[in-house]
Amino acid sequence: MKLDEAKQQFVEAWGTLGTNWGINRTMAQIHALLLVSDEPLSTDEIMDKLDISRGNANMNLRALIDWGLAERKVKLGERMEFFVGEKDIWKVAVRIIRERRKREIDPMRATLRNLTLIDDKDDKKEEYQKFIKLVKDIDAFAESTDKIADKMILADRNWFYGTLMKLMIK
Amino acid sequence: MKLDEAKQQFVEAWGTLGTNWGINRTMAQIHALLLVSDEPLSTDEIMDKLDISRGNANMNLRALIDWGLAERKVKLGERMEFFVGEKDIWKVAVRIIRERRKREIDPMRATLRNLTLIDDKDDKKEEYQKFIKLVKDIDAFAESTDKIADKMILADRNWFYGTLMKLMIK
DNA sequence: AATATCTTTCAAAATATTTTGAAAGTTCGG
DNA sequence: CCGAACTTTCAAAATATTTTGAAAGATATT
Repeated sequence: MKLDEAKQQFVEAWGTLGTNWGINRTMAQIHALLLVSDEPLSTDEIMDKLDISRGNANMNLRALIDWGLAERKVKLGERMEFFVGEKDIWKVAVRIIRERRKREIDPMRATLRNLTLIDDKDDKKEEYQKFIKLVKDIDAFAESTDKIADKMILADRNWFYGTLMKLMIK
Repeated sequence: MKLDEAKQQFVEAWGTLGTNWGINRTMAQIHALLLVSDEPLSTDEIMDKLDISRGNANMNLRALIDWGLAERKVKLGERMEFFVGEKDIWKVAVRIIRERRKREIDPMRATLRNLTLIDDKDDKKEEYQKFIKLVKDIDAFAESTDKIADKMILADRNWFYGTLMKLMIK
C-alpha cells in the first residue's frame, strides 16, 4: 500500500467510525483529513479532497471547532482561513467525552431525577417501588460513568495509561 | 406526576437516549417499555402501547434479543410469545458495551493495523513516520479502552462499583 | 463607496434510515 | 393434510438527516 492510499483509507475508516459516535460522516472525514495533513488546510482544499460542497465543509468545520477537534489558523499575509486538527488522541477522546456528556448524560440524568417526583405513592405501592428502584439504578450507573468521565477529563494521560491501566489490567 | 405518566416519560426519554447509542428510537422504546412492565408483554401489547406496526415491533424485538437486552418468555398454555426486558442495569450496560465493541472497535482496530502496511517507507520519510505515529496512537488508545471494556464485561459489578470507584473517584 | 475575496446561511434536493402492512412462512391441534 | 394462530419478511412509503449551491453577509483593499 502506498502512503497516500493509506491516508485515503484512514479518512474513510474514520468517517465510518464517527457515524457510530454521534459525529456525521463528513464531520469525521474532515477531522481525519486534518489529522493526516501536516499543513493547515483551507476550506477549498477540504472541499476538493473530500468532494463536498462549500456549505457542507463550512458547517462541519464549525462543528469540529465547536467540539474542540479543530481550530482556525490564520496564515500571515493570507486572507483565507486555514484549519488544523487536534492530533493528540488523548485530547480528542477527552473532547468527545465532554461533548457527549453535555448532550446525553446530563439531560438524561435531569430527566431521571424528575421522574422520581411521583405523587401517587400510596396506591400501587409495589409497582411504585419497582419503578423508583429502576430509575435510581439507572441514575446510579450514570453517575458512576459520569465520574469516570470527569476523572478522565481532569486526569493526566500518563495517570490514565499508566497507573489506572496497571490497576485495571494487571 | 402520576406513576403512569412517569413511565410514559421514561419510555420517551429512553427512546431519545438510545438514539445516541446506536439503538434506534423504537428499539430503545420497546426496551424501556419492557423495563417498566412487571409482566411479560406480547407483541400485540407492545404494538398497542407504542402505536407501532407489527413488522416494526417484530424487527426491533429481535434486535433486542440479539443484543441480549430482552428475551422470549413462553407462558404455559399460551400460544403467543411474550417478552421480558433485562432489568439489571449492570447487565444492560455490559451487553451494550459488548455489542458496540463487536461492531465498532474491533473492525476499527483491524483497519488500523492494515494501514501500517505501507511499502513506500523510503521516500517521504518524515510524512510516513508521522502517519504511522498517528495510527499507532489511535490503536493504543483503542486498545486501552478495549481492555477496560473487557474488564467490565468480566468484572463483578461490586468490584466495579466498589473497588474501582473508590480508586478512581476518592 | 465600490469591488474583490472569503465566509455563512438556509431552503430545497438528495440520501439514508425507519416504519408500515400485506403476504408468505411456521407451527400446532385436530 | 387443513385451517387457525401466530411470526417473519420485505418492498414500498414515510420520515429524518445530510448535502448542495446560490444568495446574503462580512471584511479587507483600492
